[in-house]
Amino acid sequence: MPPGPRQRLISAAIELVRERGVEGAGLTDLLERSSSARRSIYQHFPGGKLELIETSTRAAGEWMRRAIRQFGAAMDTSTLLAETIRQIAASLVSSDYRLGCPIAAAAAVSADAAGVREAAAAVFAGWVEEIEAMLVREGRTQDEAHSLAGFLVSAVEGAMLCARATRSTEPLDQAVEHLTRLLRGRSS
Amino acid sequence: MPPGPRQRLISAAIELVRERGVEGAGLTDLLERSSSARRSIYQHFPGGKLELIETSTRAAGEWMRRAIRQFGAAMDTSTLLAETIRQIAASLVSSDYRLGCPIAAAAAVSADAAGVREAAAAVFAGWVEEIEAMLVREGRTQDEAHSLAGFLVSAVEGAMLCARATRSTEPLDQAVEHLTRLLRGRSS
DNA sequence: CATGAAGTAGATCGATCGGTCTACCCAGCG
DNA sequence: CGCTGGGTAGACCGATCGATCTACTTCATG
Repeated sequence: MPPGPRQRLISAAIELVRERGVEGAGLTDLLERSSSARRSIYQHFPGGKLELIETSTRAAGEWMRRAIRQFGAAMDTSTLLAETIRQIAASLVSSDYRLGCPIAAAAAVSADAAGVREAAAAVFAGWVEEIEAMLVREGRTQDEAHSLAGFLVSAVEGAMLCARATRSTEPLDQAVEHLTRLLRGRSS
Repeated sequence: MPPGPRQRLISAAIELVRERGVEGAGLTDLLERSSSARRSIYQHFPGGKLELIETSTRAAGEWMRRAIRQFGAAMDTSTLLAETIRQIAASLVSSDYRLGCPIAAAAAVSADAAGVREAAAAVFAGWVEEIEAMLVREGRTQDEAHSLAGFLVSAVEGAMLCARATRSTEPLDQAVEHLTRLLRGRSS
């Protein structure tokens, strides 16, 4: 059974925000891409565009968190990191560097869209939680794991940003190189 | 002598882009903040808003590059890094997390504003060049220095992004912690 | 069949967008 | 003096923004 308008709107919103950011994502394009009626937005998201984007941000974040958990059960953190970055690089290249991270775009929103920014913050916190648990399972202390997990998330986000700007996977390659070294060298 | 309209426009554009991103920076606010006439934009930047923002991006990047060079002459890379992040944290806190990195905002622009994205890419490349030279001066090989410098830039950008999203300096603190460790441990 | 909720299609709203235009002020200079 | 060009002030343009509204269709349920 095909996805209803609500799901189509969320998917289109994620893609559009990845391409053009929150402010740049217009309703007209959104409706065209999702093949939805204008009214469907306000039927499912009474708060309008910002509520849709907030929901989309949390949905995209939750999807990623599940992926971290799923693959994290089958490999160690440094392998998961390398694999994740490899996927990111592939998606950047295959989209000709048009698609960035939807959470990063939501995080960069202006102050008057507090809900969207808070959604991004919650997603980041969830990712950190997930990776932190992996690191603890691998024998690290709670504090060590928390700090390292937070750094991994922000470093990967930064590498994505720079990769998109320079239209090159080099920042991502550098990130996997140095973060792997950081993960392997258990000095602390 | 007071700065002319051109300089006022550039300063206001940098600030506005830091707050609301490229798409979110409206000309009306820009003119009000810079106390300029609407016509002055097109007098100095015939290409309009995007040319102004492109110029502003390069100006902000050049200012930062000069700061890196200047302070880089007086301290080693890890000290410069810690000092830079400390400044970033201070500016985030003092602006109540409203002001992000203008280059990051320019980097996140949609594909049809290629000039702005290219300006951001050029700025990043300039920063990497500067830090790379520092690292070479400290005895690292060219390849090592290049990769490490690129990673430093993207990691700091990512930490800024996450710090702004979570309204906390924690990501910045984590970045200085782990990047310092990476810089001090000369294993390679 | 009747009812009502969900979805579609599209006109329309006021506000704002970036951009263009005219008119005026004023300092520098012949 | 008059001329010129940067600067200012503000009206104005078409286009687009997010949002609201009506009218029609679809369809499951009573």
